[in-house]
Amino acid sequence: MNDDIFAHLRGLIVAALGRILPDLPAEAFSKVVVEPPREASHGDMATNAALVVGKAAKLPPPKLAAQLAEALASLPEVAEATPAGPGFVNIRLEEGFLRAVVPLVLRRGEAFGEGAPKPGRVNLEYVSANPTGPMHVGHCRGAVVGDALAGLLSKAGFDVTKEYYINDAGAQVQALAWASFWRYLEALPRDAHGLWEEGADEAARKAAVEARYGVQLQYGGHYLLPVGQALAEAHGSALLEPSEANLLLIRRFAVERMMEEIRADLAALGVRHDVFVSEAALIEAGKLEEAEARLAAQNLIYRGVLEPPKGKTPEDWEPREQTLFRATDFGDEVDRPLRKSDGSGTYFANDIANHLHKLERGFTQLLHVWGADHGGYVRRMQAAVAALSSREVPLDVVLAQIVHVVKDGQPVRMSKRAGTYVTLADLIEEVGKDAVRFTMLTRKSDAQMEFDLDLVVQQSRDNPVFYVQYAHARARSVLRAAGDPAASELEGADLSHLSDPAELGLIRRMASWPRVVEGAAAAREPHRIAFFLNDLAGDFHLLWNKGKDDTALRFIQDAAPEATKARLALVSAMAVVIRSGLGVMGVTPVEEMR
RNA sequence: GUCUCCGUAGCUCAGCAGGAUAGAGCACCAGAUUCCUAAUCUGGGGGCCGUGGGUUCGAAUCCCGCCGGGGACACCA
Repeated sequence: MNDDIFAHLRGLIVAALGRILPDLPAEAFSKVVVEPPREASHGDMATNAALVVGKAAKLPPPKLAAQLAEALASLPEVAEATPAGPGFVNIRLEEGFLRAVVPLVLRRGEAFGEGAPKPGRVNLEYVSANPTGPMHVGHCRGAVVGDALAGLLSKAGFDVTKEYYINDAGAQVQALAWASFWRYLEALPRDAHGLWEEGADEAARKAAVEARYGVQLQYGGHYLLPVGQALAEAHGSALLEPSEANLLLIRRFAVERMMEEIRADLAALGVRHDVFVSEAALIEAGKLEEAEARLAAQNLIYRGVLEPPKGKTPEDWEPREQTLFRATDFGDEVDRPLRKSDGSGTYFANDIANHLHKLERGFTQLLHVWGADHGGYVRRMQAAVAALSSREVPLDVVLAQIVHVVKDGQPVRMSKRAGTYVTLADLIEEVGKDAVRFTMLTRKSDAQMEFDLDLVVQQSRDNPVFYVQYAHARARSVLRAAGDPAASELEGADLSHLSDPAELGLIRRMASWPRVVEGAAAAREPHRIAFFLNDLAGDFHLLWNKGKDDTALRFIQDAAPEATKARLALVSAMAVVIRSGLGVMGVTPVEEMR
C-alpha cells in the first residue's frame, strides 16, 4: 500500500465508481477528491466523487452518492459510508485500518511521506546573492525557502538539482575589484604609492583613490580589509598599477574570497547547493552568443527602439537603437533589450545564457526563488525560456517578500552606514540556525513577515519553533524513560489499546502527512510543512495534557505492558513524523529542551 | 499610467488545486492548576472573508469592475 491512505481510498472509490458506471471513460474521474472533512463529526474522509461524476453519468449526484456509499460500505477498510448533503459521501474508517498507519510509520521511518518518483529533472536556483559581500538577512528568506522547497520536492519524489548562479561579471564585480584595490593600497606601506598623507583617515584615503583613478568606490565595507591584506601579502606591490589585467586578477581574487564567505554563511544556515554556475565562465564559454544565435535563428531578434516607459518618463530618457528580443511573442508586455546601445550585453542577455545552460543539461522544469523586487523580471525570463525550449520547459518563480527584523518591538534597521547592518551570520549567532529556518517558514513566502528576535527564542506556546521541538523532546523523553524500545519491537504492538479520541486524532493527523507533502510540493509552498508540524505538535500536546489530569491516559502504564507498548508505538511514530517534517525544512530535531 | 502580489476575528496569520455550519495562536472573558509528564490547562464570546457583478448544484477560493495597501516598471544588476 501507498503511504497515503487518502490516495489509497481514492483508488478504491474510483474502482467502485467504475463498477457502478462501466461506460464512463477514466478521465471522468480525474476531479475526484478524497480529503478529511472540515467537520470531524462527518467521519475520517469525504469524497466529492458523486458530485463531479454525476453530470457525465447523467445521474443526480445524491442518487449516485447513495449507490457509491453502499458499495464502499462493504470494503474492509470502511466502517461506515453515508451519502450526505448535495452528493458527498462521508466515510468512517475501520479503526484497525486507521491504526495500521502507526506500524507503517515505524516501518518506513523518516521516509514516511515520500512520494513516488516523478519523471523529469528539476533545476531549482536560489540565493544567488552577488559575490560582493557577506550575506545579510535580506538574503536569508530566499535561502531558507529555496532550501526547504528543494527538500520538499525531493520528498515528493522529484529529482532536484540545487543551483547557485554567481553574478561574477558586470559592473558590480568591477566595483568590487576597485574597492578591493583600494583596500590593497591601504595594506601596503604608504610610501609604496604616496596617495595620502601619513595619518589620513579612511574617508581621506578613499577620496584620494577616487580622485587619482577617477572612479567611485561603491563598496566601503570593512569585510574587504582582509582581501586587501591577502592581496598585499601575495603580490607585494606588483599590482600598484590598476591595469585591466591587474584589476581582473583582483576581481577574481575578491570574488573567490566573497564566495568563500557566502558558502560559510550558507553552511551555517545548513544550506548546500549542488552546483555553482559562474556567469563569467558562461560568457567565456560563448553561451551568450550561442543563445543569441538560437533566438536569431527563430527570427526573435531585431534592432529597434523602445517606447519610453509608461507613466513617469525618466528625465534622461532618449530613444536609442538596441538589439531586442521579441518577448511580446511569449506573453511579455514589451520586447526586451539584449544589448545596450553601446553594444555590450545586458544582464538579461547573460541570464538567458544562464538558462540556456540549464536547458542544455536536460532539465525539464526550471524553478527560481527570487526577492519580490524581481517580480517584474519574471515574464521576460519565462518568455526567454519558452523561446529557447520551444515552449516545452516551464519556468516558475517563487517570490519571497521582504523580512523586517524586529527587536524589543522596534524595527532593526539595515543600514551599512549606521553600523546596524544585520548579517546572516549575526542573525544565526543570535537565535540559532534552526529557529531562523523554522521561523522563515511560518509565513507564506509571498507575504511580508516580521522576524521578531525576542519571540523566536521564547519558550512558550506563541513560538512555533519551540512548540514543535518541545513535542519531539517530550516524545523522546517518554521513549527514553521506557528504555528506548526499537521500532521493530513496537511494530508488533496490539494497537486496539489506542481508542481515546485524542489518540485517534493524532493518528489521523499523521496519516495526512503524505498528502500534505504532495499538496505543498505541487503548490511550491514549503510553509505548509511548518503549519502541519504545528498542528501535529498541538495534537500531541493535547494528548499529553489529558494524561496530566487522567493518569490512565499516560503513556507508560506499569500495570499494563501491552497498553504501554501500543502507546509507545504511537509516540514513537509521532516523533518519526516530526523528524520527517523537520528534515524537509532542514531543521534539526532536539532530544531534550535545553 | 501599466504589470504584479495582497485585503479573512481587535492583532498576527492558516484555509490543503471550488465543497457541507470559515479555522489557529495572541489578546479578551470564565473556570482549573503550582503537579518535574516543568517551561500551564479547559471552556467561551468574537467574522456581510474589502466591495459590486459573473461563472455553477455549490465561491473566502475561479473571472471582470471598483476601493484600499505593498512591490516592480528603457540601456542597472
